Amino acid sequence: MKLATWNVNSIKVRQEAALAWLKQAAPDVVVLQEIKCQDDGFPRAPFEELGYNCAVHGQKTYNGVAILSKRPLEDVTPRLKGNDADDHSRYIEAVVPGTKGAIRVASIYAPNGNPIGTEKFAYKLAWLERLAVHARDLLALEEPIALMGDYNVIPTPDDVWNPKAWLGDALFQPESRAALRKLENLGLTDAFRACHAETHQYSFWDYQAGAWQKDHGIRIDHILLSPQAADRLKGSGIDKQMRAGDKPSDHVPVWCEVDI
DNA sequence: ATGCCGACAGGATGTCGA
Repeated sequence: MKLATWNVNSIKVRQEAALAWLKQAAPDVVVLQEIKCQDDGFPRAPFEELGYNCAVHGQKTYNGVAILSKRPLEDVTPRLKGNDADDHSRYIEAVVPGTKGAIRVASIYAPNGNPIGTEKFAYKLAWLERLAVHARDLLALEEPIALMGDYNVIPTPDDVWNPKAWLGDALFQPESRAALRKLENLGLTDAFRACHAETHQYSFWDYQAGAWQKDHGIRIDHILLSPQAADRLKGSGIDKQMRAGDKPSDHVPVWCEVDI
């Protein structure tokens, strides 16, 4: 089963690029972030015509996540538990049956958190802690699980073009990196890193300052697998060429193949 | 240098992203 994650930065603007990519890459499941539309504004029809079921947890203007799957979507659960007052649409989870069992997948859009030292940064850390609490509960099920999305965290200095340029940024703060590391220490595996030893492989390039042309990128979109999913990991990659297409998102798809 | 670019809402330009 091929799984993928992609922060599309508006599904309305990215609709044609997304459809073209789905035809070419043909993932069984893709989780989307920053769809930037409400549930009833998601352009379901063209994706359903390609054979994808759609589970959408949208929001006007900001955020918004979705799961598209060629297989049935079961037990669809929007929202991340732990704070009922949090009205940002940043999490949706579902179970996808495969040919050798099922896998639980989540679309994650963690907060940016900039600038540091503000409520936004505190919200980011609190959100990632809520995710850790939920992940611990999920891991206790001892099932194949893939927590995929835009974590807005650069894991290590090897995942950024120039670490010094990001020292004051919320994405590269020690507390942010520790929050991601905590998830990994719970037993989750970074699928891309598990498959690739080479450093400086990125999933995001800013629109500004010619970042793409200069390869000034960062790796912040991650697929975290439970042990039962990591045992079945067959490969992973980053569809970097999507950043060079027409009207690109600033993020590109990250994928993995699991034998499920 | 806190802008460079892009999306959004709304109807000018401020907010947000990373």
